[in-house]
Amino acid sequence: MNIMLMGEYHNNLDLKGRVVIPSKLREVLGDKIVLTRGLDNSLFLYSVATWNTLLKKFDTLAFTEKDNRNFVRFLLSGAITLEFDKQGRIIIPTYLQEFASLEKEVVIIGSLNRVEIWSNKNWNEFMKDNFNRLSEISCNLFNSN
Amino acid sequence: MNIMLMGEYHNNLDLKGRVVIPSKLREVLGDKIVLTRGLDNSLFLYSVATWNTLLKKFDTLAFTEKDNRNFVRFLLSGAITLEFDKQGRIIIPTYLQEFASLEKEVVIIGSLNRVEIWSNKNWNEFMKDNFNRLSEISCNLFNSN
DNA sequence: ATAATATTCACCACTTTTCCCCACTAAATG
DNA sequence: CATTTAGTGGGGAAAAGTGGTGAATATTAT
Repeated sequence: MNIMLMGEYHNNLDLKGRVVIPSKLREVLGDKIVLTRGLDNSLFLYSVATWNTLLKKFDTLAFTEKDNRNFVRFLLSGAITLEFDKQGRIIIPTYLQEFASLEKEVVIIGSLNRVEIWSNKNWNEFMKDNFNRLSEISCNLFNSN
Repeated sequence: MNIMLMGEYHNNLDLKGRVVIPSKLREVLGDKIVLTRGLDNSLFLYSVATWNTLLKKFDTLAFTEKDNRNFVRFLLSGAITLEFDKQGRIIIPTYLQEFASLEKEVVIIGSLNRVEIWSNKNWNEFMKDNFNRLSEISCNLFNSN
């Protein structure tokens, strides 16, 4: 296990579409990153290294499978490579802001090998909808040793 | 069994979100620790070693599976690695304070391989609600060898 | 093609938060 | 009673985050 992204952060998207990616996540991600449409109405942010290994995996998928083809299309069409500005911010293009319904307050979470960017509203709903079931699952994990 | 955490302690959360973790628990936990959302509205505190063994269990999960994705997201977004300051305190991020409804007085308990942090109110309620039932359970435990 | 307008991006200034340190009090130890 | 250890609180330097300005680039209109 080489990459470990964790934590929940609440930052602001400014009028120019910029957000600070928390420094603790930046340290892990490195300078060059890839932002793309994610699942569950969020945006996914990968280090280039992780992104490249993902690409390799996609390469092995059978393109005759319609689902695979669509999934890869989904992920790649929205993807852009970015760098941080001097203050540790990235600029989120309008089409991705709209995709994730981002408003001023956004939630940035670490999730193993990627960072996810959520609108505050969607994140709260996600937690509300899934909390009970997920705590049950984690209950098993925590207790079985 | 290598880790054995025990005891109940009542400490204060100060205005900066800091709590002292009792020194007896610190000795067992080691320097580097992981704090995360726990069960029953409490927070769980693990040594990195213990945390890593937990992580190994779901590192292999595929992110295309919705359940896996949600679960990893839930667990890791709540987690943060911490170190103690010179006085043996940790800083609890706002979102975790809110999660556990922490107010000034918090209850810190050792529970086998983890430390749990409770709000005083929730802890008292938990004890009140469960005491009778628990005495029955433990009765069985003590007798069966 | 040139001027006018808009967009992008690097940089600067400010505010807020975090973190490290010190000082004090309370409790435990000998 | 003196000395050490644990816990509490706060000040201040440094880092992180926020918002804006203006130059450079691109876009559009004339």
